[in-house]
Amino acid sequence: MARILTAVAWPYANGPRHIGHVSGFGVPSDVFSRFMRMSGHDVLMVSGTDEHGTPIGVQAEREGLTNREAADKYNRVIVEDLQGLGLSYDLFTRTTTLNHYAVVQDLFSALHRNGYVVARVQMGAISPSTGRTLPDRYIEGTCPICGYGNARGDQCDNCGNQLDPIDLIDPRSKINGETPEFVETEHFFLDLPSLAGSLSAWLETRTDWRPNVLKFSENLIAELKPRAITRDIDWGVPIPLDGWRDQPMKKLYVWFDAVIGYLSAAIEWAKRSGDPEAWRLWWSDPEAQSYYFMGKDNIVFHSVIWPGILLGQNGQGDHGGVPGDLGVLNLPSEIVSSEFLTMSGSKFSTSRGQVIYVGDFIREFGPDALRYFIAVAGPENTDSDFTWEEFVRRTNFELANEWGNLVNRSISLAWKNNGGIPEPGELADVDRALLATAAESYATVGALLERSRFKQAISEAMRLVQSANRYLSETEPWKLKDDPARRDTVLHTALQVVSDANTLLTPFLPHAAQKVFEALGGEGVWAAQPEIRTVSEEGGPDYPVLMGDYANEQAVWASRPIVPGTPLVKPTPLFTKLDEELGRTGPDFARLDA
RNA sequence: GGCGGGAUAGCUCAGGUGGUAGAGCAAGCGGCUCAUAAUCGCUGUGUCGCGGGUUCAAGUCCCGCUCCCGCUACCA
Repeated sequence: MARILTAVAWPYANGPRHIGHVSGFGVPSDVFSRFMRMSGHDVLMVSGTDEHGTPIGVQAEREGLTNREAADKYNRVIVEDLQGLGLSYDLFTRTTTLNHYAVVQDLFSALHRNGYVVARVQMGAISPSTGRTLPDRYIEGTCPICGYGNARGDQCDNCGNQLDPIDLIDPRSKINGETPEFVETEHFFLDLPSLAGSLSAWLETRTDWRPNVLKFSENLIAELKPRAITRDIDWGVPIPLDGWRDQPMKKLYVWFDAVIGYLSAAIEWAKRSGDPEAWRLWWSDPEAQSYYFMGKDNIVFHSVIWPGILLGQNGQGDHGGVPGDLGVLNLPSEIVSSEFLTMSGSKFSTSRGQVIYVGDFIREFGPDALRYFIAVAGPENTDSDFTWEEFVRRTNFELANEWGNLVNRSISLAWKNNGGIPEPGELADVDRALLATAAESYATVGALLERSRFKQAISEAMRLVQSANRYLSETEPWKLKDDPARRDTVLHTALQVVSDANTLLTPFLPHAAQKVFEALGGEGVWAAQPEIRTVSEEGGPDYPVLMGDYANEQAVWASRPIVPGTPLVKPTPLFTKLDEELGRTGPDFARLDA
């Protein structure tokens, strides 16, 4: 048994999340965690909503809300979406908790004490009316190179050159149109160059990482520069230093606080679990493994910057130092990054309405159809495309026909002939062969899941489903009226393999797996689901979190012998088939341009 | 510009450490009828982006080129 931290990227709470988001961090991390739990490992899966920063404020203003109200609103929407998808977080929290603030300040203080945080004056754009930092991407103006009128502050979309916003002609704020002011402002910087040496040395030990992640990270380290970790903004974690703490317009930069969430969420989980020190089992024990799941745009934060922060707080960079109050903390073991999901060939775009929200999707089609699609056709190694036509095909032909119908036909036969799970007689070669295939699948599929090869893993599991369908065609139990002993053996074998296939599919399709488990006469929780619980902190408001009692689920990554005599009832279809018209038109909430 | 990824049957894609190209879908034929008109079997097709090179042998390694995509850090 091993301890495994599943650290899942934190969705940003400035709106509902679309299926591209959950295809990157959500479904893969859950499949992985469920598999690891079933294999007997001690998994801690944490995440939360990322709620600070300028875009929250922009969204809040658009809706006439305060920052806090906007964060509350989208935190809840996202919590409900992820719960609906069945993502089995041990804790899904948020960055606006007192606990998170305390942990972030703790790490900042340790970095500061050890000399990895330095103050510097820089030239930055601020909004004159609010005094807030105006990020480059919220500034537009005329490109000084090509004269294009709508160049962004960081890059000109017309000539492609990278720009400095201060060079723009007639710069203006995209938020409210005012002219940004460029002022000297003092900020803290994370001294990444002084951590580059230890980062390099550490990366050299990551030999099993995907070459592209490793290469990408090594290249970044070669040209690391100090990176700002504070901003002129009133919405964020206060800087825990005298002279800074009380400045209303100085806060820690959102990326810095968000990435610390993996740690703060583990600590919050420990408090809520009743043993406040329990988080150390995943963070302080060098034997514990940590797997970080994210989209490819986030690799740099997890392979370089977050490890840099940890090394600095551990006192393991060029400046040395001593570990912070939390002690020496583990660096990431694995980075599991996904590529991007596109929608009918284009990028998802909220502003152009080219988007499919998770909530809409699962209300209409249920969680497992989406989970299946993402697992089997998601952007695992390369960008992949979502089309309604492909979704309908996968759902109808693969989920409903191959798997759902296998369950249905097997249980139907046994129910009609025996009213329950039949007693097997002597096995024939064909029976043994199928059972052997099923038995071998645990190792095959498991090895793939351990390496986060989800596509291949679910394809292998579905191969067993196909074998079972073939087996029924070959043995034709419906023709064995005159040989009930043989028929019972065949049906028993078929049901056993249905049970095995269901176990193999449980990490991918936990909701359907629970139904199949029950249809085979099982009682109680097979695959546990996350619950929304309302919690609070001393001195703080109530907020919703996702938690779950996963230790009590019965699902185990091993063949579970079915029990002859267990009564069965007439089965109902496992998956509803979709109207093929849907493939051409899309659903009402995401019509293909009609 | 820099870095990275992709380019394989009509379509969607697999093809760690080199050895005469695979799967699913779509199409055709046949079997079966237990099951959500479900299922099972059989039948094709490929200059593996282009041009060189290494090798007995390259989709698989090296060099160059073309096209597509992503990242490029003060975005979250």
